[in-house]
Amino acid sequence: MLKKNDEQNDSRPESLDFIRTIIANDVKNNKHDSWVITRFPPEPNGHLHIGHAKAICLNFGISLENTKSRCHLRFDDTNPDKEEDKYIRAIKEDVKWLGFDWGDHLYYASDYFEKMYSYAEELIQNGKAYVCSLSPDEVRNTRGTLTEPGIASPDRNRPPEESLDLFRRMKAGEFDEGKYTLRAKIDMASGNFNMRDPAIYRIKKASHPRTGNSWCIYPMYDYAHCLEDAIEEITHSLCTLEFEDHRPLYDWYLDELKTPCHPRQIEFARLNLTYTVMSKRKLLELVEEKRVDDWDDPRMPTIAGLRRRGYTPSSIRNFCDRIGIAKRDSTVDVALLEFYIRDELNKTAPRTMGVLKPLKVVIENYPDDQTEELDAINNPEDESAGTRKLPFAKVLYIERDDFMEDPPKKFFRLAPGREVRLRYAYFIKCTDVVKNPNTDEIEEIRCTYDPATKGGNAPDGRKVKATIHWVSAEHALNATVRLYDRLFNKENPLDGADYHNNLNSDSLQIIADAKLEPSLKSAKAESRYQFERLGYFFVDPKDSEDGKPVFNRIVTLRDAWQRIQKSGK
RNA sequence: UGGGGCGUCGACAAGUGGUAAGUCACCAGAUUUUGGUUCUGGCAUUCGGAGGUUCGAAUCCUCCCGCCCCAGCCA
Repeated sequence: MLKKNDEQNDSRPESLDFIRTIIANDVKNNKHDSWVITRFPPEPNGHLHIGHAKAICLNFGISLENTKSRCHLRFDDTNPDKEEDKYIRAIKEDVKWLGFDWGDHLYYASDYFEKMYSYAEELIQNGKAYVCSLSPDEVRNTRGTLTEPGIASPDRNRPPEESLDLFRRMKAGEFDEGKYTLRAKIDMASGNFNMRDPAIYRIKKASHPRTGNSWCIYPMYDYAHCLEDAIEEITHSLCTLEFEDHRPLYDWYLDELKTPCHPRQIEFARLNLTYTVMSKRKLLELVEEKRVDDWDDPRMPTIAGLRRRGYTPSSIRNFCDRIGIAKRDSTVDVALLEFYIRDELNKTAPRTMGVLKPLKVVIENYPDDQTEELDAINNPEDESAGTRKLPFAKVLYIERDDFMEDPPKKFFRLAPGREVRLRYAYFIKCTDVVKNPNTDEIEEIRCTYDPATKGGNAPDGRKVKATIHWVSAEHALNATVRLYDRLFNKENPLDGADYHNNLNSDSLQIIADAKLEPSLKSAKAESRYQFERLGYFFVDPKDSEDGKPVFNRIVTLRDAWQRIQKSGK
């Protein structure tokens, strides 16, 4: 859990973003007695994603950076049609996993229903709200257009006593859904639609996850949210850009109701990521249409998905710090997220060897029954990680991509007649290629080794252009490795008629029989390893069993060879 | 054709009248028992465009252009 004054912000730029600048000024000027109280207010109707992580890091981050401060976790549960308890549990888990702590400040909008109700009566009594009998269709038809003002509801001038009576009967459950609404009396001619007598309460005969059946009227977002903020004495209410033109209404309610506290709403741009969709609706579709396994599928941009992919909380926090906070619509390159997980895992992940696409190698001049234990470094970036033993024998597996029968100019790896180093082992030279006579497919290659190069150095000083990874065939651990790639193959998946057309059909490749070094047999769930030269892998917590780890590829290593190939050799 | 925002390198993003930070990506080179890491160098004479003010403008003014959001009894 992150604490105040933790040095967690090494990734944050020196200069303050515009929101932190406003807050710093407020603190300096003693506004709110120099308190800074923020909140993260999710609606429990879906899972959190990386975009929410940006908001979480902002709100909780600001709280951590200030002295008289706190950040609330508040569930904005004002629409029982869509909300479920399972989402509440998942959201709490995700926020906690990201490293943030709301302490005692866990709240629910539904806890304020009673207060909100009395505030509504106050509005009616002051002639600022009325019960309207228009149907949803009629409301839509009288709202006006971009250029024309709306038409006043016939009930707009209903006397307060009458509205009050109707409102109480709405609450008592006397009317069907849709029969009446409570509306604010503001300005049907406003250029801002939010001010054209917006609904405050609607009748909804739904059971609420927390209040059960005690209410059959529920407050609308604009009315509820500003009151939630005010009741909790939030000082800075941070939200995304699309709420910018709701701000006048936010302020209107708080002004009319003379609440003890009037938080300042500040809007910032939401996060978009390349090769990713972020809307709750589309994410839900991917799950329901079985395009992915579930909300926590490692290809999903959900917090649960990233967690299961193997991303660390700190890598996500560093990413969120780095992308900044501004008002410009933007799409961040997913490569930046990948950079932060590589950056962290390079320093912390133990190195191992594993062969994903095995090619059998027989060392012809190596004794048939001999096995050796060779020393390997666990992490060249961290000496304290120590070393381990690797079994070596006559028959090995190497990566198919590390051998070419007829290599192009810049291919440095194994080829007929060529010598390479087997990492931490010996120099080997390819002497022969054995092919399947029917398919012409390479079945195995034959090599000789130089016993004098044990450990990987030639006493005569001769050099080799490549070092490749390998696993002893008889000692290898057979394991399932899942290779995850971007879910979409288009930078903007929404480009085109249907985003489904942009789904990457190769976003998951399951390798059922990868050959891994034997030490990996005891890999613990949720641990992370580098498979040298291939990438970083995470031991899946759901599908792994004792002695049978299942690995998820978090991200590949940067690959210069691939770049050479792509650039056309 | 109303209202609210936003336009600085391929992507983020500083900069708030004194002569374009940083990060990712990319390119080149060095080091390297991971074509990884690390290191070095390169990468906006220019800030959506055009005028204007000024000794001086990304920053101020004017006009224009482009993009995003809003007509749920969703949040």
